[in-house]
Amino acid sequence: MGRRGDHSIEQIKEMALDAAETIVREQGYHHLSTRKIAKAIGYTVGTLYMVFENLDELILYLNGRTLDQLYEVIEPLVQRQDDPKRCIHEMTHTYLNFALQNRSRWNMVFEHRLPEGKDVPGWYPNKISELFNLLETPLRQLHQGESEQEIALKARVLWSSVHGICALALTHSLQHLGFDSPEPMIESLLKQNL
Amino acid sequence: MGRRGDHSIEQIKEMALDAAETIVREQGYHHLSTRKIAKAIGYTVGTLYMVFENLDELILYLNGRTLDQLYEVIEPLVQRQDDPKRCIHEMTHTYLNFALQNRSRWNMVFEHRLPEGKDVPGWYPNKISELFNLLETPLRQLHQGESEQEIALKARVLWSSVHGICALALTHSLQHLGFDSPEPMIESLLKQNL
DNA sequence: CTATTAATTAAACAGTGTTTAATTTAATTC
DNA sequence: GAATTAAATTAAACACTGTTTAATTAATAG
Repeated sequence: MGRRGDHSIEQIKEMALDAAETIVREQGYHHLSTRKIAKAIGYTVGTLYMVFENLDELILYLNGRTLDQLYEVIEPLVQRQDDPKRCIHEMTHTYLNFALQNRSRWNMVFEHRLPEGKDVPGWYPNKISELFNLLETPLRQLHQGESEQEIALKARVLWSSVHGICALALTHSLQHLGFDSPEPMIESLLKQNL
Repeated sequence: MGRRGDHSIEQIKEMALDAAETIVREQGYHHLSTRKIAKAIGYTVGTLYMVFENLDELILYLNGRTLDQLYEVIEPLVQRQDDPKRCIHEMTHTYLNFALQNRSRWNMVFEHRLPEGKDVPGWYPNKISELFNLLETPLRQLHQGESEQEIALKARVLWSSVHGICALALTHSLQHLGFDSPEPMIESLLKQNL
């Protein structure tokens, strides 16, 4: 059985994801297309469909990468076990910075939707869960004696709140009366909650 | 100068928005198209472009309607001046219910993005601001003596947090370990903040 | 060296938003 | 009332999109 040895499937997969990442970074989510990706890696769309089920799956993997990168910049902050409040402040600040500096890709993570009916493979919400879990360590220190369920809930509520502030602040929604910057909003949130 | 008297521009505008609303409600945001709208109102795409600048503008008006409807179900709750905490609980609960019962349209409000560079007309963030403002009345009662700036900030932080919880809970992000339901998360948020 | 089999492509399909030129239709002017 | 004029409306085109198909290329197996 003859296969063309230029690149392995794994290689093409990575090349495609790299190319897609660049396109999204430079042109934004809505300018991403299969033909652009294919052209960038020197193949045709057909090859893309050998490696990915469809564009949605490709984007899912790309978003997985973004979540991984976010994890990698936030995870090290958990080590600072001395001051949990400071730790949480740094985590939210890092999250915000990541969102700002990787705006297109971060947007894509939350804008992209699978067609009705299709739902995401298990590893995807797992990545998000792991991100949520990072908040549990400092929160456990802060609310000692509370159940793990309660800690997990608090972590998810806090992350979601920070996310909500970022999401609204970074889009059209809040450019009004000096509330366009998310930082003071997050400060206000943390002051109330910690 | 001769115009065809079947419908006025205003009428066509409304018919188009009605039709679009139905399509989004029944088929979802991503199945909305100019040709479908045109067909539904018995006209051609060209007519649509006489009345709207483009599809983005049409969607913007449609989202404006959705925001108006949300305002109309939340505004009456502000009247209950006796118990601000209860008032806020009811407002968030109503928000959540609205999001659940008008999922496609509510999604569209937050999924739709104008092309880079183009930004929304002033009346749009105004509508969002008015929605935020509804929270200020009960919050003012709750935090007496604080500056108007502080109240406004708190209102925006609270709304954004509730939105973040809704947004993550209603999409692929949290279907995990019993956190798929936003209600207990919002309860937790309010317990901490009020 | 031929047959097989898989990788790759070119082309097609059905859809999209938008623009253009052509065509109706109605009101205005002579 | 008929000819003119201008606006409303359409049909068709353009340049895209994601995806599928059949054809082609290249490498391996016998």
